[in-house]
Amino acid sequence: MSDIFEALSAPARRAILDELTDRDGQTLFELCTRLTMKHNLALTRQAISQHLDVLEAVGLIRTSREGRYKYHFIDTKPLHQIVSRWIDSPKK
Amino acid sequence: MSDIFEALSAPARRAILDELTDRDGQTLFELCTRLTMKHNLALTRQAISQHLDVLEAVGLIRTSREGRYKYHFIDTKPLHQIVSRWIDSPKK
DNA sequence: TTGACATGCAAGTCGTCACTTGCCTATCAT
DNA sequence: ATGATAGGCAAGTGACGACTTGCATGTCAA
Repeated sequence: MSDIFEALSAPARRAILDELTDRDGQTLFELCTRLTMKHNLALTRQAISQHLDVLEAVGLIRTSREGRYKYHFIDTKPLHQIVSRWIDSPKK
Repeated sequence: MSDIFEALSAPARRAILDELTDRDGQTLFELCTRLTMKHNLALTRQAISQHLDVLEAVGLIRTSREGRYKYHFIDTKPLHQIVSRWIDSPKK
């Protein structure tokens, strides 16, 4: 649950989430080109692939494989209970 | 604004915010002892001091100096617009 | 089946950051 | 003034992580 903070610490991973928010269900190559274009990110395909692995490991991304394509979908569920940890603290 | 994610990536800094949520306005030494006790964190005074500097730099902590004491207060304002970046995306 | 396309695996490099160590400054009590 | 307490500055170490390079696997079209 606290791995989500580590996942969100990398600027490249936040850019990936931005991209998937703008257009969900992209493949790896789509993300590579669009991140280079719109976000001024000059990253290798493998770099982005590793970032996607991290995001998927913490549940921020779901994937579906179809043939040789692998689509990536953002999942914002883990984001909801994150900040509420310090904001609405209903403690004693 | 995106430095907040880097600030929140360190577990020690999240523990500090937890401690200040539990009891606001602590001094450096108070935080040291209580972090060691309740959070099983064995950190040096300087380590915690550096974490406090980071948290203050991104606006998650405000401080007030009185004599030789420096009190630390949590400020949750920067936390509000963080997650909304991907959750309620009112895009095109 | 051959080649192009989309992705995966593994090892290596490099920089950053968390943490420590050592010393210094400032405030208060006696 | 002196000692004790609360905090600050600066340099050094070590490890983790972001990123790259190189090669391998699997899918599709011709």
